[in-house]
Amino acid sequence: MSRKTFQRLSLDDRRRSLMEATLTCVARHGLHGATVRRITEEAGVTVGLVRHYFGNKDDMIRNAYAYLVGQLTAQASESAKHTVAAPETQLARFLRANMTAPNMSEEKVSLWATFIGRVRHDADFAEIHRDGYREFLNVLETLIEPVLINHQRPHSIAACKRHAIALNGLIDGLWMEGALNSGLYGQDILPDLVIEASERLLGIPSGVLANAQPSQQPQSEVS
Amino acid sequence: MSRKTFQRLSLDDRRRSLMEATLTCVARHGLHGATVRRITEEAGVTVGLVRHYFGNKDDMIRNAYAYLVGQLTAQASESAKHTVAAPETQLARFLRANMTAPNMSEEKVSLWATFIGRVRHDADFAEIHRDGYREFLNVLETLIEPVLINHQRPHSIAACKRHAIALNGLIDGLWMEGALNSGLYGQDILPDLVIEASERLLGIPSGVLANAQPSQQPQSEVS
DNA sequence: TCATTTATTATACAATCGATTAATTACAAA
DNA sequence: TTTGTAATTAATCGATTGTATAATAAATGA
Repeated sequence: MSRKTFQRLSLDDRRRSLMEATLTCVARHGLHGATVRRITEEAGVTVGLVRHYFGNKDDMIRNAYAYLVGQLTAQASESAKHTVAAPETQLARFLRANMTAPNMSEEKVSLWATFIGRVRHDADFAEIHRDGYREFLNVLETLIEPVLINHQRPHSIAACKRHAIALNGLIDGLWMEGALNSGLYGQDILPDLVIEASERLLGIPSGVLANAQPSQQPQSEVS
Repeated sequence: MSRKTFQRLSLDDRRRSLMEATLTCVARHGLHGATVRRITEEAGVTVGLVRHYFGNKDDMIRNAYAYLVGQLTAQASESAKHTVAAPETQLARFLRANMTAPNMSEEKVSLWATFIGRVRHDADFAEIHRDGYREFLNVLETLIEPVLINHQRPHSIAACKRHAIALNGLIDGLWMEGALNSGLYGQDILPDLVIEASERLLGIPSGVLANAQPSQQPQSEVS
């Protein structure tokens, strides 16, 4: 008899709510199980709003993917910028962050992988992926360069880029397999493992990253 | 008026035909676009055979995933075993194989990623993934150990396993990002890059893998 | 050559999909 | 309080989904 009571949200709030519901459903049921009805139910609204805010389902999913990549790269950038620690500490913190929660979560990896499958056939997905990848590489290069300089390693732009590509591959691969946690080893070994591996990849002395101060002082009194 | 003429295949042939058609459709249209009708049309049969050979669609997809992982690990194992080259050559060949076609293909990466998204919620998918991952790690450990021994590096079981995890992460990450080819760099730089990075990760002298003989003789007359 | 088996086709079915439209109602402005 | 706007609901549409069943024909052995 009575209609559902509802609240009128601002355009940004409602769109974000729908995108987050979309990600939740994709993570929970996969792309083929993320139906308009399930997504809108998750968001607490009715199906008509999809058309109203995104035109159609595909566009809503595209926007949700961009939203996800934005989150992933944002937390990557954030942990890199506007910190005043030593370069070694910054890089070490960045590496550890990618090997621990909340960055390394089964849900995020599942989402990321699920969407990757569409990059081939959808130009919008490809662009979103490329932008996120570029951003991640840039952050890595920025973090790597001063560390290389500090330890008298070659640090040309080309060298930094090459190191960033390798390091990104290492992080991506471990991030994925680690989050899926096949049970072949404990996830807790990954932070130290990626730190040690990065030291070797960059050719800097062992312990430079592992012993970097996790707190704020830029390596005072290292007797 | 007339029915479609058909050929009766053996159980294995028909099942394989349907699994390959499934992979083709998933790669081409994604999981949600790989419908029973499209798959069976791709295989040149009618929809009824899905029930006859797999019971239902989900079981057919599960089998197709296992078939894919089997292919991926088989070509990895194959390039490692029953070769008589030097350990350095074997490892280098394995690394290069994973950074070049046909192993590194956009289609395989897309398929792999698409299915990864289901590992979380489907125990069968999780098991298939875990088995493939374990096999890949085993192959890597087998390849790494003699190389470490040859160059007087620590080569305990634990050390080999640790190296295998790191190397596998590096390979996985570069395999994925490389195959997707975002255009930020050429795919052709990856074979040399992964070789060089692996030398550093293993702590063996530069050039040991890069200059390993790609042909069959096990390093005769080295200067 | 004929009978038997079963792989395969053809068709139908209920359920669910995304999209669309018109009727409501929450909210801000007047 | 009243009015106007548009965000939201509710209901419906045709298309497509996966599954089930019966009819058919290809292969096999006697």
